[in-house]
Amino acid sequence: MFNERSLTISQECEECPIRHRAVCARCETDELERLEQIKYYRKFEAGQMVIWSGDKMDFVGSVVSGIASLTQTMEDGRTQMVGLLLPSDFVGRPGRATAAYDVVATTDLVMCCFRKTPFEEMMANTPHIAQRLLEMTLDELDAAREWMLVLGRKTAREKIASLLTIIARRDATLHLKAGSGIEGPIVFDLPLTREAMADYLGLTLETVSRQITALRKDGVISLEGKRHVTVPDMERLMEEAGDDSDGGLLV
Amino acid sequence: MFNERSLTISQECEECPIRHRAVCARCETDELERLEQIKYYRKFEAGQMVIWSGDKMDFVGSVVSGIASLTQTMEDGRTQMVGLLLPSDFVGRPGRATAAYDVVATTDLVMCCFRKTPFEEMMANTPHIAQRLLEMTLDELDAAREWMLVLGRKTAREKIASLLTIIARRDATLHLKAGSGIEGPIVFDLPLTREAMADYLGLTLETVSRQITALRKDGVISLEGKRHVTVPDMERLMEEAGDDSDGGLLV
DNA sequence: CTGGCGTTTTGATCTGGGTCAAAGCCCCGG
DNA sequence: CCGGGGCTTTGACCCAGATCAAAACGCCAG
Repeated sequence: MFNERSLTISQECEECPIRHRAVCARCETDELERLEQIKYYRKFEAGQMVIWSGDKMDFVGSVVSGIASLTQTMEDGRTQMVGLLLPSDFVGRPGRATAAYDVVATTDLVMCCFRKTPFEEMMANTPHIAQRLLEMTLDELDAAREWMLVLGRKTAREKIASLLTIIARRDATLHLKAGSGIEGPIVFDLPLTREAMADYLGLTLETVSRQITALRKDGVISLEGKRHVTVPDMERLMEEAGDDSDGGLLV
Repeated sequence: MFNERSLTISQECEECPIRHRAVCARCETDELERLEQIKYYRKFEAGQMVIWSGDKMDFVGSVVSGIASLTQTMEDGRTQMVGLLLPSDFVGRPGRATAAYDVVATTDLVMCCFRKTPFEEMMANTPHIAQRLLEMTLDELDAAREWMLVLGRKTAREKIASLLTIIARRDATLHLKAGSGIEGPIVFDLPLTREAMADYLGLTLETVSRQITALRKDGVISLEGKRHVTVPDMERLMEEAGDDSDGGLLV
């Protein structure tokens, strides 16, 4: 799910937000200009709603910086996160009028948006945009299926280890310019509260807290403050996650 | 996830299997002819493997009749179903060389396949195929996210009711030609063993059995034999599923 | 009709993670 | 420096669903 493609493209996309994975990896300059004309930015503070499930959604876009999450909520308040949107991820569905999920800014967030109608028109005329979007959606589908295994069959400890692994990988993919390898300790900041982690993993926040403590006591990770994580041995963490070996950075 | 689109298209696709949702909803006749040239059929018996995770996968295709399932298995044998492929559903991923999941024929199964390379070439030249595939993939992604809520937050009873609801809906969508409505009792056959249901829902087969018994005792469903299900009141079943009201047949 | 095998049900018991409750920690504003 | 509110941790207890075990139900082959 984090394959060489995302790496390549994030490298192509340093400057212009509309070159983010979403649409532009193969755009010609005239297409880029057309996109420039219909794009605009939106900023959100941590905790703000980007859109409510069921609301009219007249834009699509991609995350420029920060983190957003997609969540579903049942009438009695049980909530499940169903997507974690990191920089370069795409939001919104061409061809659908209303939002299917709540979208929340988990941290301060900047999005690059396109009004839906012009974007759809452009998509109709520019075949590779649909192709690119298809690739991205297939990646997301794979990620979702990976999560179904986590949610359905893993223990609390494995769930936490899985989440840490994913965040570490995404973080690595964003930060490493060249192939700085998987060796040595890995360090990153948790962008999620315990509650958000619980919502992602189908656990309670108490269980999340207990399992993080347990992983710390067992030396799998160490913490500075509540959020700053060091993973001395990534292999070990991935074993704890029950992950199908293979490492997977750039598979 | 079961919207008017799938209904419309299944209506367009009565005769030719390659017109199944996958690729042909908007094909011109010359495109259909080209597709005819590269398609072939494969048949499987119930229980047979279609492909193993990690194997080279040189085709894509769609289910013509029967049911296939996508599953993931951990080293210690825990397995999670991550996709249930009913007639008209698409299998395989353009642009990927190896299968990411085990694909198993859950019942006797007929698939209509295309060798991957010619199909990809055709996709490159025929923009609406990518667009169509994008729509389908987005539908699947929505279904996957719905399942994440089921797996992460629902009780065993709600899980069973959710699965029954989905099967009933899909079955209705396949069978009803016109809008035969949601009124009256709904009858269908369970295409899955208790074990397969358990794998779908992240439960054990014993729990599945117990919960089905409980739903029967409470009059939510009734059974003839082990597999033939009657739902006297669909509304009631959906309440049990904890579903966000709205009915959803044709939403 | 009988035996055997795969599926399903039912029972008894155990336990991982949920629930409820109470501190502890940390940062920010006054 | 103090107080308050949002996170986070920790503890005590409980229960939904897992696990282990055995019986019942088809159903087909002989």
